[in-house]
Amino acid sequence: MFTLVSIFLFYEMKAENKHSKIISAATKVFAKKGFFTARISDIAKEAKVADGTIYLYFNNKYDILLSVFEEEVGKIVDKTEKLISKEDDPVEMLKIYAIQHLTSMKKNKNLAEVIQIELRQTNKIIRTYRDNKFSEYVGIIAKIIKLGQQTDSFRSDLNPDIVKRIFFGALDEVSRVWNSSLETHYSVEEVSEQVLSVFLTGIKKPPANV
Amino acid sequence: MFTLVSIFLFYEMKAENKHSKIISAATKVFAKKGFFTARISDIAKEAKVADGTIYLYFNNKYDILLSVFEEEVGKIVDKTEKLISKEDDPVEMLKIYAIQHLTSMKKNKNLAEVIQIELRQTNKIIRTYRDNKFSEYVGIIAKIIKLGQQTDSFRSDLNPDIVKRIFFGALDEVSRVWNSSLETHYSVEEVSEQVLSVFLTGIKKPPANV
Amino acid sequence: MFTLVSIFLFYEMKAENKHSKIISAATKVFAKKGFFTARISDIAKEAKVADGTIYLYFNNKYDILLSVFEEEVGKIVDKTEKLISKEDDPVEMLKIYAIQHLTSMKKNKNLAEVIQIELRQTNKIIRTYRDNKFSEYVGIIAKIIKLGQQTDSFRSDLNPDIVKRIFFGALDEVSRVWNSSLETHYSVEEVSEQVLSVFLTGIKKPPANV
Amino acid sequence: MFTLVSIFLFYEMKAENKHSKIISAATKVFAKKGFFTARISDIAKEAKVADGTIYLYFNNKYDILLSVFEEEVGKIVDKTEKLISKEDDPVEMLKIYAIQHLTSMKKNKNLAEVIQIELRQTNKIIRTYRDNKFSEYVGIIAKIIKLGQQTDSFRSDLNPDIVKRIFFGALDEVSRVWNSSLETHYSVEEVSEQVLSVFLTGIKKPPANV
DNA sequence: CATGAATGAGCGTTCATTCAT
DNA sequence: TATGAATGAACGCTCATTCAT
Repeated sequence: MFTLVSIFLFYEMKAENKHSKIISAATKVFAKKGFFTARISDIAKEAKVADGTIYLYFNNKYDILLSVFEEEVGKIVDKTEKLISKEDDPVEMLKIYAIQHLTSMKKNKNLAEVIQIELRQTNKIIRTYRDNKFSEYVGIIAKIIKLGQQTDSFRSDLNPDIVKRIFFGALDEVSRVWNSSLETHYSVEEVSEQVLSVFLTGIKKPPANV
Repeated sequence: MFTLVSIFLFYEMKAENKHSKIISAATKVFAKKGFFTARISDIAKEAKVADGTIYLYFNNKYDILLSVFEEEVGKIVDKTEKLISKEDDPVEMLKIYAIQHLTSMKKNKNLAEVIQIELRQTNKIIRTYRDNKFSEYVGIIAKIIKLGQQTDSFRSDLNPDIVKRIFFGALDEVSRVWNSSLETHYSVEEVSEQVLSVFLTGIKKPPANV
Repeated sequence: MFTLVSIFLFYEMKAENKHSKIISAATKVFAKKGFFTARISDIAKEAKVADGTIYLYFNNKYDILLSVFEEEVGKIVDKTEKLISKEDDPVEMLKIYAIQHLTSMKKNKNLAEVIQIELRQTNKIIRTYRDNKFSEYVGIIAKIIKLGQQTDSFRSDLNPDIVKRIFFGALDEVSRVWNSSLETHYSVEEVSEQVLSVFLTGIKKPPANV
Repeated sequence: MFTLVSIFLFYEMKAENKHSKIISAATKVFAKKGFFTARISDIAKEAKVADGTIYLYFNNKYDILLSVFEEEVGKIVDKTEKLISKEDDPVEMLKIYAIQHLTSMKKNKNLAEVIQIELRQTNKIIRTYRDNKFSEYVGIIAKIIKLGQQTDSFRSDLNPDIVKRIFFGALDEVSRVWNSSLETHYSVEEVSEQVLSVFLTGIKKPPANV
């Protein structure tokens, strides 16, 4: 029985490993070459499997992209939500969001590219902010904004759905500094400090004039 | 001689027209289908020329993309710089930039898509903020920020190169509301008001405490 | 020893069963999808065995086809020869052949399709009327014709090798009425009656004029 | 104007030629290797065009098969109908049909194979006796039978739809003698004489007994 | 300059077959 | 024996690019 369980786990692991191997190979390759320029054989080679093996785990090339997305962005969403759930202050939450985002993007440049580049193209479906991990991810910002408005921390004249875009757009564009080969000398702290400084000043409720 | 010149001019005009026709056809097609999914024959059909004719004006498919970019973004740069040059106040300049950008993006959704989507993919060369019209366009923001810092309007603790990304990123992401089919009910005024309100509050020099 | 024999028989039986199961699964699948369109995995699924198992019983896909043929046609040959051996009259023999053929084809449409379709394609080897069960099957007709000529029942100016084709071709084409979805309202009796009526009238020795 | 017409004709011819070249190359290749085993590149090579060129004239591989069919069978239909229209006697008509069919099949063995083999497989649509040139071709027989019944030449107890199959099946199977490499020593006259002798004797109205 | 038929390299995907378990 | 995950050769089809007219 132990043996059976072991065998089961062993096979599970193998399959899990192969699926993961393809996902991360694809993330790498997509980031490097872009979705259309990337070849299935590139991914296969990177994952050290045969071309055909990929089709045991994914329906087609586009399905790989979607999977990379849901999987990788899912991880970030989970991580972010976990970190934020420990906080009460919406201001702190946004700080966490920003730092966590920029850290992830700097650390995992492959993913960063995939998010930044592929996110906006390939298929309109992915781009619409609905029914996917990405919309969930950006939606976290809107939730924080609303919370801040309820607790009187943030200006109530702001539309959370527009503000979420302002914040995410700023973060996203700013994170590009690490992908443009020329301006690599910024630190996460420096960049997030600037974004948060501008943004929080911009949305915080001004102290009531006496 | 007159005749020759006339013929020359005639052909020049025709050529000029055809070049333009292809550019705008390409803008439309790239926006609609994306660079890789777009076919040369699509562009040719849209421009009402033969496939082969395109190669009399452009070296290859990618060259068309670059030209679309330089040309179309060039127009925006010119327009923006012209508008801004009439102003003294950096705050007003940023307002003009934002309104002008969002208006352009809402009006010319084709271009908006090309900028937003293709900008970030296809080729790293185009993406780097250097030596192209696009970097010039974003660079305008940095110049305004610097000016505002010199005239003591804007906080001096902010890095113009990061702030330009914060502002542009916010504008860019926000402008996407018109491309995502679901949230079309925002006006340019509404959106630009929100962005400017948050951003300007965030970067303006706070009034000195007495 | 008993045990060993038992085990042997047990496996033999199992193997026998599996072999048969694959054969009939293949017959079904080939008939439904055609040889080239049929996939090994279809046959495996139909036979409820693993893909790899098939290769324990057959060398390759084509080998399965050949086996299906020899096996299934073999059964018909045996049945037909058994029925005919009880008769003396060549006219009756042909009647039996026709009814037996059309009945088989109507009953086992899978096999009918395989015979009609695959028979004529795939590989020239199978198609040639030699060294296989099928040629044996058609050959029965020639034998009956020759017998009829010897017993003065059939016209002696006819070439048995051509006549066998005339009869089999007629039967084969006529049996297609049950596979073309539109004309399903014919009975075996009706059809065989027509074929036999035309054919027998055509080959029987005319009564000598006084 | 002459020039324009000439140019038009010239191009027409070229296109016509290329289309025809592909059709006859395909006929040859399909006959030799069968539909599934035939490669597009085989056809291209045989037609001395590039692979891609084929797709300027046909939608896909299967479309080539259909075209070969409709085109080649269409020719036979036209030829047969033309020959038959000169006759009054249904008996003569059937003789013409048989001789014309067997002659065509012997002459154009490629087409013969395509008709005999591909006809019965690939796609059920083609196989059904409806809405295509082939059904038209076989339908000619039924028409002749009906005519013969009306003019009291043929037995009225026979179903023309079954009889057409009897006759066509006989012809088709008999024509295979030229494709099976072993029995090439039969002549068209010999074979058609046998088929017609059996068949006509079988369907003709017997002389009334005085 | 303009055309569009022709080219052919290149890629996504399938599936018969193998082999480690 | 039996399994089914893995393999990788093979092919239909696309489309950027060329070039004869």
